[in-house]
Amino acid sequence: MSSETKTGGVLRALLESGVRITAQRKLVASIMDEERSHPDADEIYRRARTIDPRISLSTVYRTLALLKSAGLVQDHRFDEEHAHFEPVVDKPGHQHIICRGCGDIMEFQLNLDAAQRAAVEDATGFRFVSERIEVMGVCERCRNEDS
Amino acid sequence: MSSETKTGGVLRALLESGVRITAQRKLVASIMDEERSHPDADEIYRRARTIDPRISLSTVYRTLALLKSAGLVQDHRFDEEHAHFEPVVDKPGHQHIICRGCGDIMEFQLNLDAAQRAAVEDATGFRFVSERIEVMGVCERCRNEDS
DNA sequence: ATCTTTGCAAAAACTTTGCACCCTG
DNA sequence: CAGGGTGCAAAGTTTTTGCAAAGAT
Repeated sequence: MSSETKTGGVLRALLESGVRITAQRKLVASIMDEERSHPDADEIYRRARTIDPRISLSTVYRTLALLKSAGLVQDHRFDEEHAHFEPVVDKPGHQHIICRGCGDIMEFQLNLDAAQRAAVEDATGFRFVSERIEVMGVCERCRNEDS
Repeated sequence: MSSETKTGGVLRALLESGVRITAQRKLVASIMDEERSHPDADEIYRRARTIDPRISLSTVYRTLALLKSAGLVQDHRFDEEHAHFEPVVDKPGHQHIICRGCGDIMEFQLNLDAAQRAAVEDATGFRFVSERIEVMGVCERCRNEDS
């Protein structure tokens, strides 16, 4: 079910998780549910403030940590100095492509195939657990704008 | 020669690059040349101090930035809060696998194949530029130790 | 009522910067 | 000797933590 619903369930899962429910936690969870972009903590904080101007950045961080340990959100560093957050997507092979021009992030699905996994295991002696593929690219808009 | 020498050329390339040569820059470059691990700035700093106890952490950062902009070293965040550095390896498809148990990092070579690149372009509308593949795994030692 | 969560401010971790002095070229 | 590089300390970023007040169950 809900095969095209991206998630929409961070808030619902939070409510069902048994943790104490507060307005701030519901707010952060609902922001994550609306997310199509991959906001960083400060962006989530700014969005939250438009609804509850008294929420603090610490609470945003604490709630994101809570949601993360509950497996409801993930963070990514994208080789930058700060983290970006997104709701956990149940689809396997959920990867990211980042535009070199404008930094826009888009998602796509891809996994290494069995032969590639085996090659990694053979080459390293490690057991393969999971992969994260981060692609650098150029989005259509940037392709048309510069050069 | 040096088919297993990873790079060895950071210092040499630095000397040939035309920038001002200082003892500190040579030291940091030579540390990067000896690297088999993927040290963070503090680890590089600590190694440098064993040779020149008066070198400063700022200089290590400044030199790493210099080497990076010269294309001689790369940094990676590995989804942690701080950067790890390594000499640039000219081999394409130079990727990393990180042990879930001990954090050990190993390298392997892999690129997405043409069909996978095309699939990414089709799905996103972005032009493919490059990929970074980060694999989570379990190294042999950790596999034997726990569980 | 109790025990957790919040907000604030301070600290911590990592990295960058200002400035006077030093060294390379 | 001139101009850039270094060391030190201070400031900047991003994230975490201590504590008293506020809130949830």
